[in-house]
Amino acid sequence: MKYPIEVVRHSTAHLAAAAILELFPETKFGIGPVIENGFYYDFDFPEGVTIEPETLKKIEEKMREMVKKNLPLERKEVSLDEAIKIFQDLKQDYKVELLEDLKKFGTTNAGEIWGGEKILTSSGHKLFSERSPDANIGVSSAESKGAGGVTIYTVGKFVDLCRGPHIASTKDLGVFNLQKIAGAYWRGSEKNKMLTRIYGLAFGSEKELNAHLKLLEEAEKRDHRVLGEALEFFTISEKVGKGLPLWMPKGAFVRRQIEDYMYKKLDENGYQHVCTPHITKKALYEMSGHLAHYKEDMYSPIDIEGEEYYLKPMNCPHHHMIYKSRTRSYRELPLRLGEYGTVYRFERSGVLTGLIRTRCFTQEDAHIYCAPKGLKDEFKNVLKIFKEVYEDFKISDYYFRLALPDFSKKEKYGDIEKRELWEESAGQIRRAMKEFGAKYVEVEGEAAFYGPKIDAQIKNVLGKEDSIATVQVDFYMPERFDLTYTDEKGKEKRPMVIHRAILGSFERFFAFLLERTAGALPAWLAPVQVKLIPVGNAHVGPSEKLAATMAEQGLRCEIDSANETVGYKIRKAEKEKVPYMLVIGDKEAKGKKLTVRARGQKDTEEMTVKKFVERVKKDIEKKL
RNA sequence: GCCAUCUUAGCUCAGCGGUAGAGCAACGCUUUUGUAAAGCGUGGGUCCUCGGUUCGAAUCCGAGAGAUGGCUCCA
Repeated sequence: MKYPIEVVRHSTAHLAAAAILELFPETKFGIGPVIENGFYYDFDFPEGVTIEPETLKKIEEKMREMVKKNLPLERKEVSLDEAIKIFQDLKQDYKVELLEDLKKFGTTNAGEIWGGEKILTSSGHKLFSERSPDANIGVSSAESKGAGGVTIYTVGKFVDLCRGPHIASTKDLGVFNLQKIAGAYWRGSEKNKMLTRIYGLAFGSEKELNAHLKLLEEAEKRDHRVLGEALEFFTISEKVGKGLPLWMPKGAFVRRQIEDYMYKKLDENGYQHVCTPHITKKALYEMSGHLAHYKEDMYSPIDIEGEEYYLKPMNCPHHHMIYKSRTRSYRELPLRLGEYGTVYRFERSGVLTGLIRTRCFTQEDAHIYCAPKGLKDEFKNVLKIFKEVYEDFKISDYYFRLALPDFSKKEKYGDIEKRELWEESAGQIRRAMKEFGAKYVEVEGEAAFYGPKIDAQIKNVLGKEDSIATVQVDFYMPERFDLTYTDEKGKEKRPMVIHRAILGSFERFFAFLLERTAGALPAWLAPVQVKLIPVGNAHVGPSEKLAATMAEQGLRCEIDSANETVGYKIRKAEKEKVPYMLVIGDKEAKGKKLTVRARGQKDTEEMTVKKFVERVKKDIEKKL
């Protein structure tokens, strides 16, 4: 009988747990859901047991042994109280805790069971972020609400609380392997004990598993940290400090290209750019409320002549001070202030990754001050720029997450007196998104403390989701900073603020760009667009002349005059991901035509210098 | 920050109690090259750091730093 792959994966998770129970009988079990490509299971191993990569092999062996035995997976329906008794007898504390919560809350909605808090979604970094853990708790609402019962599954000695369905016998399992070991907090809360999570892959066939392993291998080659080093884009020095990348000449060049592109785009859309300092007096962050909300994530203050100064963690307060520098008229709105603002945030050591999470980074930031009734249109304008920019960077598979507040989180969202404003602005965002035709989902409890936001979600090469950009509405700051404008009737009015970062930060955006292109940046961004490869010393001179001609046309050329073979230089240029390679020898000297090799393509093409220059220019223009 | 693993030349890695190795890169010489690696040679290392065990530590033990994969977090 053929089972859906999810069922097979879930049953494999049970088998892994069963094998672990055989090997380490004292183990306590957390939960073990299906995830993309496989499953994981959280275990609390007995004291003294550490799971090493070697142990994984042993567990796998045990699993295979059990598969051979054709063990049945038996389903049983029991009442809640019976279930609690069963797991108490088995000393499975975590399962008992789940069941008792289930009993207390009277529902099987995982979100509600989960510490009594609603979890509609989880952070964008997780695989399968939308999948709530309730699949593993194993009770369907109908079952539990009606009869107060749950289902349990048994395989070998291992009994688990599980909704199922499962395969009938271990012989129906597919291919699997235990992939990696990680730590994970029980119920996802750092206040709880950290359990050992074992990740496994499970597929229907050997072929699918191998294909997936191959994909992982490919993805590793596209890792922006590997490419960044190989292509000399950036480096991170232990002496400088973790999370503090150094942009090397080539990386800085690409960044400048992106910056210039964005300046132009923003100029066209009525933005004005500003520059603000990197340290600021404490009072400004008290005024903004950031100190109250984010002190933990800011660096310790610096004492300057007896006064406390902070490294700036965001640009908003500075922009607000620019707004406030004089009275503003309704005629000036919407006022769009942009800045490539470098900010410093105390990211915990464990979260730093290459250019994706750093402690110092530069946001492509802007704040738009507009009349409340103009919010929707401004929002649409941001979406428009967003679309154009992402099209130019050939990024199409993104979507937005509309983050709304969860008023039960009082410490974050404060009192609910602003509820109307929240709802009104969320409504305007929603309308803007709908009218613009943007793809989005809504999530509760993830809004900033000052207003709803949309995050652009993008997938990395491994399919892992990350936020790349953000647009946020803010109705707290205008009040805190007492921002005003004079309306048509001469009355003082409160503007609304939109924070927006279309590229997010240059660091993160560049990291994604590298991964997507595998380092083969489009011609308009490539630090070197054309590599000239002279055949022997005799052709170095003519190559220089040709390079000069092309440079006049605005092309970025480099000559490889090293004492090496043509093959070697081609290989080198390919590894450097240069878009075009020109071998210059006798043939070119005589025939007046260039032999053009495009990056990644074995076949060459002959064309005149004029035609070649046109072609590269066209690439640049079309951003190919 | 937490759990696990890792750290040897610029890079990728071998060595795993007897005092340091390879390939690539760099540099020099020879060769003057036709589309993904020419040949020979040279230099390069507090084996992450600090303690401990030992006659002797890159190797074993402890602490710290950094990296990787997860978890929590991300204005």
